Amino acid sequence: MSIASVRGFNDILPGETELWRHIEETAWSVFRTYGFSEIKLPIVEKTELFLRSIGETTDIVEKEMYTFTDRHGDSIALRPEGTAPAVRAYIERKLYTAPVTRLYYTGPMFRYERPQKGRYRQFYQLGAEVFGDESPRADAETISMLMRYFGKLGVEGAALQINSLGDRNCRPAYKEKLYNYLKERTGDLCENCLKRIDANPLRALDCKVPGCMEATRNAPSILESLCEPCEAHFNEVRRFLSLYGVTPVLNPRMVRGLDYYTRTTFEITADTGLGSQNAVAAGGRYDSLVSELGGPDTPCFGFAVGIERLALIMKGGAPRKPLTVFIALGDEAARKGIELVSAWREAGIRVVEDFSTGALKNRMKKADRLSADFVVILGENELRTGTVTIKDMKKAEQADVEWQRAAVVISGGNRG
RNA sequence: GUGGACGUGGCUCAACGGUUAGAGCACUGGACUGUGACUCCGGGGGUUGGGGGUUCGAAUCCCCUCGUCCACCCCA
Repeated sequence: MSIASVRGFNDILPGETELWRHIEETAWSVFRTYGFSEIKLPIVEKTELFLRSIGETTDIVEKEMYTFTDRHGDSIALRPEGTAPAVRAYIERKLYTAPVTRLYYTGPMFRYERPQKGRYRQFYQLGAEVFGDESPRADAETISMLMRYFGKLGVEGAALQINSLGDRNCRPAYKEKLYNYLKERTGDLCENCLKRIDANPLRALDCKVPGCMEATRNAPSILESLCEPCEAHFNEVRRFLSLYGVTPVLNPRMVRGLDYYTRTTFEITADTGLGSQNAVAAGGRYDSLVSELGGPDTPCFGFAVGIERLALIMKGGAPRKPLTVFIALGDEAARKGIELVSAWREAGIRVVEDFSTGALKNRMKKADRLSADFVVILGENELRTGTVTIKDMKKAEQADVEWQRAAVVISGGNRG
């Protein structure tokens, strides 16, 4: 058998890339109006970066990272997510000399998981991070930016859930409370939850095993255990979200799989098209991460969007510029064609010339299969009169058009 | 990592263990050397995912392996 791609590593083919490009360009055009600048980050980082940011007991670090030793003996890893590298760059390149830094990035991430629809070992995220802004308005504005972006893409059925995980003042106390609560019910918990009860009891909250759901039904809620500043922050986030016209669903059981989150966390899920891998975007606040990684005290907020998943739930495709197929009949027409086609391309028009010489019928057929919007024919008759025949393939109408006017027609300028 | 379903021309799918594995769509040539989608006629295309086994005989049954999908897990 011929060599196949590695499991979970896909080619994004023509026909899909148009939509991908549209997704990324729309993100860029929306995010930049909020003051974001693009940053290009490496795909490989020192393994330690992820251990210290994502957390050593998370699933991502424990069983999903592509980690290996390079020729020098250093342990390096393919990045499983984008926030940690962004934070590393922020600190290393001293981007904190600006009062607020807003970064946008896109690219592949890697996790060794069992592939499924919407879940691949190499997958693409686009993300944005706001550095140095502690205001709840930053949370609300960034979330609303994301919702606006989804709206612009025509995404339907996307639901926003938010929660607050507290901070280093109130979360330890809550953890303790929850730990004690769970300890009294160890008989009802699944094996998995028993294992994580010590390392991260919060994870038991979103376990889907019936016994665990039952056991945690009346568990203490994080939202009732927030310290005053955290509670105030969360209330402000919600107040400003509503001013932006965004109405989230409160989900006090939503726990993120990365350790660095503090206070606000959120998740956007799709109701169709994704099966159980239905999280399209997620993010939150991480006020301690920059300092924990050796940078100055810097409150941050960010999110990431899964591009494959977004592409799967997008109803409309990418907007498409008209395509023209140019057919020259005879040598003289071909020579004139070079001039005409060059000029059209100069004007930004998409033109493909059919270089074959068979029956016009077959050449028309070929143009049709290329989904041409227009076919332009230049033959002896047209050469004599200084025109081209332009056929509108969708309307099945054609007309003789003077050379200078042809560009207007095939650029779609006068289509109804 | 666990459990399950499924892998047959480019695509969607047929074929009870029994001739040379078929059909539709697609492709290609012609009817029709200046007009696509419709029609008619012809043509090419398969190591039945891969490997091993059972059998006189395997697409079909068994084992292994690879892959896709679904659920769990987890997450974007």
